[in-house]
Amino acid sequence: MKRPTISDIARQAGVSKGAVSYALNGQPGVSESTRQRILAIADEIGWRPNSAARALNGARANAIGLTLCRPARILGMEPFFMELISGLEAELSARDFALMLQVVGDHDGEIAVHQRWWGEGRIDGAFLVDLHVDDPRVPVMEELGMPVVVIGDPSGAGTLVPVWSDEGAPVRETVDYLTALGHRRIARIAGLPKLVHTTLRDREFALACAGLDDCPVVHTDYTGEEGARATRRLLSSRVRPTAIVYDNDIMAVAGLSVAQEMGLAVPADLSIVAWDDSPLSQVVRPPLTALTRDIPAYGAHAARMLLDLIDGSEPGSFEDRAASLNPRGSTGPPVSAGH
Amino acid sequence: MKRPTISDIARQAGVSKGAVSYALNGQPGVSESTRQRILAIADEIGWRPNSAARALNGARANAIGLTLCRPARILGMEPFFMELISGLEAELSARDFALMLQVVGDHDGEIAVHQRWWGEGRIDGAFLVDLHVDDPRVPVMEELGMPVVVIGDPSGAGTLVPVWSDEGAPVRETVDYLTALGHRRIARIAGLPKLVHTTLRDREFALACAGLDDCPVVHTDYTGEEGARATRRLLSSRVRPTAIVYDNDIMAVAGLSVAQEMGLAVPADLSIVAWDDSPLSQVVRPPLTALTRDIPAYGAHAARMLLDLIDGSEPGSFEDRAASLNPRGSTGPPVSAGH
DNA sequence: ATCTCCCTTGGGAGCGCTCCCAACACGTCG
DNA sequence: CGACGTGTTGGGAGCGCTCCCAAGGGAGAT
Repeated sequence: MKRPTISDIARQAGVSKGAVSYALNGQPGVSESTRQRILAIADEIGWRPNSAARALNGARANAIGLTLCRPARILGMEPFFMELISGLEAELSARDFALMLQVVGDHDGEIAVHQRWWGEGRIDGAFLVDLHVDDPRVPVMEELGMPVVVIGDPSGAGTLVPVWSDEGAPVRETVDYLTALGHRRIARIAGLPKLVHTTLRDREFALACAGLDDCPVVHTDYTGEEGARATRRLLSSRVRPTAIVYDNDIMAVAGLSVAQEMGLAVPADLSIVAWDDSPLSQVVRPPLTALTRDIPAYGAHAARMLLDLIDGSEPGSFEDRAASLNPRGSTGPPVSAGH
Repeated sequence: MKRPTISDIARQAGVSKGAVSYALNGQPGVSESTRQRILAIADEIGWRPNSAARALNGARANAIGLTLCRPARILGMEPFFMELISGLEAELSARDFALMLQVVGDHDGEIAVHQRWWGEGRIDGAFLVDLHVDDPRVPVMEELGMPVVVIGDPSGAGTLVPVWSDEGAPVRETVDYLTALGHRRIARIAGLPKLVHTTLRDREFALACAGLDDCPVVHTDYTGEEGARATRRLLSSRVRPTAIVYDNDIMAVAGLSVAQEMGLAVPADLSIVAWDDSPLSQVVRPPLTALTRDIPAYGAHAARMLLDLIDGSEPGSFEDRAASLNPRGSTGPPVSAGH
């Protein structure tokens, strides 16, 4: 019943523990015939390396940390994280690394978890997501000396290694596309203003809209309710926008409902663009024009980067493919284009 | 730079390693004054227990395993898992347990991961989700002797400890409610037929519909596309249903779009019920009547159960609150009720 | 035949911690 | 005053593994 150890193998094979260790780790120091015999016995009695004993010898923990600090209902609604995790996993599990996950309440909690995991030798590195402006986690991680990959823009990553995708190009592409369709009043319903990528998109949006009539930006918490409320407010204003760009798809869907509720036709009276595509965008009528990104691939890149970093190489930053506009039925020329 | 160990503390405090160990673990064997002195020193030099060394002494790994085997795009779309994980986490992190997550391709992969983690001493227990009919994972887990909590119906859990919620009552409640509204032809667009809870709902649905006209059941893979296709087929049939119950909300939303696309008014021409509520259900027009469940609480119960099991107690099964019907705008009397 | 040299092998220290055991001091009781 | 119990302490084995070191043995060179 007890788990077999290398001593058991050594006894059965009539060799020493040392020889078994070399054989099992593919290291030189044992003859090929002995190696084969040891491997056969190990396999037969179902031996597994005890990760604790390995870790004790200064070896890797073979695990990576990831903490998320958004409330349950928002996490559940955001396909982003689950897709990201799938992508991270694909790469990590191929290298036999595990993912340690913890959902925490705030950044202090997140910092504490990382310090504990790292201090206890449970993880070899970590990912940082949802980068804030002046993020308190960055200096702490820098000081810890732990390998960390920031999934977000280099501007906020300090000396940590960033994996990112350009936020500017998609904004420009979207605004240019809407302008080409004839829109002059484009609004943006954005996410949390504290997040780095929100500020980047905001800035780029303001730049891209220079020369257009009026391009308001409303910040929300990403929930459908706030998206709906912001949409209602925008559509009730004296000069309502003819197009709205949303920072996630749940808000875009909520906005679509609000528009239809208010008797506006989409896209005739209002064009809608969602940032980050998901099955959701394609399931509503009309299907939403969206900024598509391969999120699992993004996660895989981040994971590969972190594993390289742990292996001792000093990778630079990695710029992933930017999101690209995927026009569907929710965008078109405004009916009042030539007013 | 090196991490401080209890030997360092012992040296500084002028006591033995043993005393330090007792002091830090709150065990008897040291005087209160010595304990305080040791604690102060430990805190000062920033000592953290090395989890590997602890685990080596037969102690807990303080980690729980969870594997998911759905493709990335479905995982991303299912709020269920993220909410469940949040709930698990809330309980686990309160007891300083970590969650080890891995996304795998199939049940064989899932079994392999569990065997590895358990064999390597990385986890103290695991959760099993998405129980299949004749699930191959169950006998393997039983044989491993690892503490496992099955998040799903007892009927498929074998000797493992189940945490579950009644699938029958919500089905009956829904069908009764629709019947009371005057519906006689109720359809069900279900999830994967291999899942235990799908079969339970199927059976209960057939029972509850006895005496009604015709109550077809269509099985899908939970995606919006399949939900839309199934809906289109049902609504195109000679005698179309006046109400459809969907097994998740993404399909319900897709179904709503299809209905509106086909010129049917909801709820006048078609009533829609979604199983498992989420912000999504409330964001579309009309908002969807849904079977609401507190998923984070469900996860928390499962976690508490597993921790008890690991602590050696022998808990029975735990029946969580069943989902309850939450009527919104997508259900009403059929216009042709009195035909 | 003797001496190197290198490949193979056994032995064992040590990683940080837990926990058992023996030693010790002190106080109480016969 | 000595025997004993209680509370505190130091010492050290052992968890499973890695890796260094030294010893053994065979082949090739002299």
